[in-house]
Amino acid sequence: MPELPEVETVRRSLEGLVGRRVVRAEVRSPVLVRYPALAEFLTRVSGRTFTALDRRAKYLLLKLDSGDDLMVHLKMTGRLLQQAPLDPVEPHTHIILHLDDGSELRFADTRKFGGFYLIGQDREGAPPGFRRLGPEPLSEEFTPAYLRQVLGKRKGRIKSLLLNQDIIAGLGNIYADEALFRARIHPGREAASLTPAEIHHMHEVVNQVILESLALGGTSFSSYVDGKGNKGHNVENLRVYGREGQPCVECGDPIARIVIGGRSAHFCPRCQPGRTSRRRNRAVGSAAKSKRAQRRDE
DNA sequence: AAGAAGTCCTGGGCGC
DNA sequence: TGCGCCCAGGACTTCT
Repeated sequence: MPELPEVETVRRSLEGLVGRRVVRAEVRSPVLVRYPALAEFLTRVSGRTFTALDRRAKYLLLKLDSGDDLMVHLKMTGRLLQQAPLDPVEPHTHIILHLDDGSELRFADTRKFGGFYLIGQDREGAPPGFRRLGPEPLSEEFTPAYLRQVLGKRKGRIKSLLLNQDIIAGLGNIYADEALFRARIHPGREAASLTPAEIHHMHEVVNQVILESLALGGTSFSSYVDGKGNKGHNVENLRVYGREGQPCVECGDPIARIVIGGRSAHFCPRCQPGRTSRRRNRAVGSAAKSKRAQRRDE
């Protein structure tokens, strides 16, 4: 699941694209060209040269000499790879940009959640959330004071708010869980209940988990690889995500998983104690399954 | 306004 | 062995 560190790693691995010209765009799955319409997309991309590679939150911005940005979101399973024509084309390859040095920039995405947007200076056609993105971890705007201000009165659960891109841009499920573990904060806590000290700690560990993952080339949990096909090594660094039932690295108790806001939240019940109201924290397992079965029967 | 829930998508895992 | 259901989750839309 590419989050900020993974997308930044892809960006760095593709910097060789700068100066390359798109000779031809081959779109096998038109739906993945999210904006503009396919014909216009092809016209505006063909013949253009990449001038820089940028990133905003989880969006990759491939800048073109026309002034347009080719915006790519990998979502869950997207991969952007620069490969030689003879390299085997992996399954689920939906878009191929043929470049002037003979190489190909290929976009593959098993679940087709990701996509391309070609955006002009006016930003028309950009996804609605793009304009609302909040500050990123490691940025100057991301400060303890900012977090206090933005979380101070929110009734939502801290886990959900960490995933809200309007509040912090670039965090996803993995790093939200990892940061909460390090801050020793239960994912189901109401944001407004966090003390100033806890928010300060939260700020510090958010930066920490992102920085550590960047140093390791990101987390290759399922399908993520960088632009050269290399996996990241941050999986070994994960303390709670994907470790349900395994012993906590701090206390040895089993890591638990609950659902918050429709997303799994991994945490250590002993190291991250919370006012675990059973009403709010729906356990994953037989109870949830029987509830689903009940819904089906109705 | 804000929070919660539903939606898209499909390979892999699991139960029967 | 094989069928079919469930699950993963980023960010959107819809409902409350």
